[in-house]
Amino acid sequence: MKLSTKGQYGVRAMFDLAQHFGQGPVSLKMVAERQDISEHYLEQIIAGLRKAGLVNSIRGAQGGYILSKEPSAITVGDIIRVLEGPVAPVDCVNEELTERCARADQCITKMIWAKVRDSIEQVIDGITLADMVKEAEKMRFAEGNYMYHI
Amino acid sequence: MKLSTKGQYGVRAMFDLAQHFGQGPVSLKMVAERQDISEHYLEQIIAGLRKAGLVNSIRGAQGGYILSKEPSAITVGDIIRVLEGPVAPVDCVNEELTERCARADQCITKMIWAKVRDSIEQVIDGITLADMVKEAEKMRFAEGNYMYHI
DNA sequence: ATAAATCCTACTATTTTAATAGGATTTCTT
DNA sequence: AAGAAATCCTATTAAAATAGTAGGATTTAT
Repeated sequence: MKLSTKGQYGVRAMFDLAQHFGQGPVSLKMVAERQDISEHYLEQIIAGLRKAGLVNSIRGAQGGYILSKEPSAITVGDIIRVLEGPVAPVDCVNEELTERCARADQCITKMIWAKVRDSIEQVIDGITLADMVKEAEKMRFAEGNYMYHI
Repeated sequence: MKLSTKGQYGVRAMFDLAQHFGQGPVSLKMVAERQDISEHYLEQIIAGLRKAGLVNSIRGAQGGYILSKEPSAITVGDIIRVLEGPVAPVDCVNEELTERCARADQCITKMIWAKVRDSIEQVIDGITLADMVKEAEKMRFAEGNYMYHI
């Protein structure tokens, strides 16, 4: 029941882009540094996100990446589906597979995995990059207050 | 975001035992046949469940496995945790790891994975083997009705 | 005695994961 | 025009996890 680093890194990278949305293109080098991720590996990850249309790229010096939509229009689910494939704990509840589970009629467990899938989707489709940025600002504020009072 | 076959098979095997609860020990051979799982592989899986105290075994001819508790006292979550480890999409929300995420203070994504984890747990800890057996009986009834009307 | 079962350790092929390597191309800046 | 800073692209690889297999030792009902 694990998310690979690809999904984790992807969400963190997109979050980073969201935090700098409206400030022009952000280079991978900066993202990789701030998020402590291998730049080369991040390249592959963001390539997927670009092909899926979640980010736009600008080549050449002073180039970089920009979210293709407003942070409020991109959810964590969008990112995870691109990098990890459809959310389905097991294949027989994968809605993209047309062939049915061979033993579907007796597959009572199928209902369970469907419920797990639905609950995961409800969470990740309900959180946008804008939500994350907002939350991070709240945290930073709380931190600042704390420091001040020491 | 996948569950390995170990977890899937384990739940199906336990479900099988639940369906025959009260009828004496059930051999792996029967479970493997009915659930269409390699008997040898199932052996390894059930060994984990036995060591965790979820099933009791009876050796020798006419032996087999019996749930250690009533089906209503065993949840899907119990089974999955034994076979797949703690439910945590990423390590920094794994409550069993005492060491904290190195960049926890800026780890806004941590909150997301925690929410995902919680929603998964709410589902799998809320379903008992007894629920599954009941549901399967309902399905069988519906199926029978359907056949009758053809 | 035999057969049916659990128990146990080790091995292995395949796939996935998580990168690394090495360059080709594009574009801004000077 | 040169150089630097970036994206883009393909291939390779080491390590781990996955999904089993193999082969027997032990226990117990019949």
